[in-house]
Amino acid sequence: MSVNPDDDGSDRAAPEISGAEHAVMEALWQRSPLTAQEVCEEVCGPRGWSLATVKTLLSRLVVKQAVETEPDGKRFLYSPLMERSDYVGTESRRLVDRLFGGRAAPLFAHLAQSEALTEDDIVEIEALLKELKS
Amino acid sequence: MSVNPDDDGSDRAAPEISGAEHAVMEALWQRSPLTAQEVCEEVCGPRGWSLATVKTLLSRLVVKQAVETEPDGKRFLYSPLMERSDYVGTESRRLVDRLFGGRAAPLFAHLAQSEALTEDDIVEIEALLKELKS
DNA sequence: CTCCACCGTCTACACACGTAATCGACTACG
DNA sequence: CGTAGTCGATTACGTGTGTAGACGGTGGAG
Repeated sequence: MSVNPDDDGSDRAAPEISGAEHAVMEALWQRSPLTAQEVCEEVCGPRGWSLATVKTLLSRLVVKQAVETEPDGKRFLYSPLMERSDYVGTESRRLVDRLFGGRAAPLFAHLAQSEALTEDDIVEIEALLKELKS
Repeated sequence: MSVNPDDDGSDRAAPEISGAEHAVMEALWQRSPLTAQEVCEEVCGPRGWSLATVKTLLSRLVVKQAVETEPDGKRFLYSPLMERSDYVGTESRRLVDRLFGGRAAPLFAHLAQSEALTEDDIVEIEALLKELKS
């Protein structure tokens, strides 16, 4: 890893992924590598995009070093470079920081109050809590 | 309430508040009504903004109907029109939907794994859980 | 060998955002 | 009564984003 001498060592703080780009990332996180065509098959329908749009988003993501390309004959295969868990992590943290002063409990309280918690959620969380305490 | 005949009745799905605008909203949620000057005193320092910037943000928020103005002599007093809890709610929901398929448990699991949960958080959440089950 | 289909790249363009200077009105001080 | 300061409104401008068409190369069908 880190074979690339261009890498300036600054641990480039997770490139910012925009909303539309995120949809593309999700497709790649689900299955990869994919061609632009295949990504489009995943996301163009739901979002009403054209293939051209997906191509643009993919290039932007390549520039941001969020996905990498691998030549396959005359076309490219795209794979995520960023881990989904990293993305999810920074996004969650950002929200908790901005809205709940960095504390997770108020977020939880809010979800509870707004009835965003299902029975299953509660059971699952209880299990997690038990595990945390061990 | 709802004195305004311009109101078309469509329950305008919570105006989108941008990052910079959010900082202004926080100031107003903390204390209101405030003059532009006062808002600036709250946020200009930390964010390195000029008064002009705050004024722009306030106008935009007024247009978005996220804050309202009340004349006070020659200037305006600004107050939030949107409830903070509503904002927090939609933002949280948006995140949970986008990143965790709408389920709160995975979010919680993620926070737990990434050590974003303090001892206090855990205790608090346990208490909340107990309350939920009653 | 030619030509078409398809690929990635380049270019485009409107709108949102962050950030701020400038302007016209008004008030308060001198 | 004029002038300086202050206020909101208007205008500005670079960048990011959503969305997509146009362009140039090339491999495969005929």
